[in-house]
Amino acid sequence: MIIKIDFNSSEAIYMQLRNQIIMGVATSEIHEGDSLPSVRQLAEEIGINMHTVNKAYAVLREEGIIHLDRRRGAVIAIDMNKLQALEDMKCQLAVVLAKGRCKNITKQEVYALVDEIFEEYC
Amino acid sequence: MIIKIDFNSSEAIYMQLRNQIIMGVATSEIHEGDSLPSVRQLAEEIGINMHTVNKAYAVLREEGIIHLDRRRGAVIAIDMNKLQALEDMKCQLAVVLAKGRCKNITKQEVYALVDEIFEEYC
DNA sequence: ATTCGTGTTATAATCTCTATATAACAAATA
DNA sequence: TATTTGTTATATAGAGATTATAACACGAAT
Repeated sequence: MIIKIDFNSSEAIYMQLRNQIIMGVATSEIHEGDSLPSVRQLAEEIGINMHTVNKAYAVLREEGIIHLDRRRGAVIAIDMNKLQALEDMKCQLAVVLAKGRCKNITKQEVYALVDEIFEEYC
Repeated sequence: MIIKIDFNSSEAIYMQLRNQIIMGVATSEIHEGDSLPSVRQLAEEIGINMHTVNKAYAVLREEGIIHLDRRRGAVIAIDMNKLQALEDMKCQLAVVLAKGRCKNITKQEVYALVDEIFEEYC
């Protein structure tokens, strides 16, 4: 899995990393049970500090996406709290869709975007 | 329109303000052509600094939601670049849906959330 | 037993972002 | 003229982000 960081982005590096790992899981590039590189290894690979990777992993653990094991490192292990996940998603969707609504984006157009995105989930 | 700021949130005040104004436009609480309170007035009302409101307004202008007029203050005026808006939305949706996918949220469940949100747009 | 690789924690320095506080300016309005 | 717009400029304080070292505890491998 290839991680690509935009150092000119206003988005924090650890959040870019978190997002790409989540998208990697969603698109089946990484699977449950797979180990992520160690914090030191990934930091070296990307060319950033170990603590930045550590923070990304901490967020992912907090969100129930990975499990940190001293033996195996960071392992993809989905902790399922679907109700919570749905609630979180609704709050985030509300803001994203509201902006679209201001630009006259219709429900059908949103559906189309959702379809496009879901088609990339093999 | 009632603005509610959570001072304990990790989300910046100016972004909370921006989000609520966008949601106000989306739900037709505010309409195109309406004037928002002046930066000083709204700052006073909420109990925050003038510059914080100014930053929220600057973001909204940058996003093509309001037009800043020296005579009338901040006026809701949608600058339509729908292609850009669709592209922006797809990027944001991709991250939100990816996390949901990790939690096994189906496309049908996303549709349902979208429907719920759109029903609040009278 | 020693060595090595895990995550974890601590401390500190630096930088950017956030938010506040004053203050002033130019343009439009009353 | 006096007031109200947005706008800009500084300065300060605090929080967050990133980097840099360093050390610790645990498990695995030699």
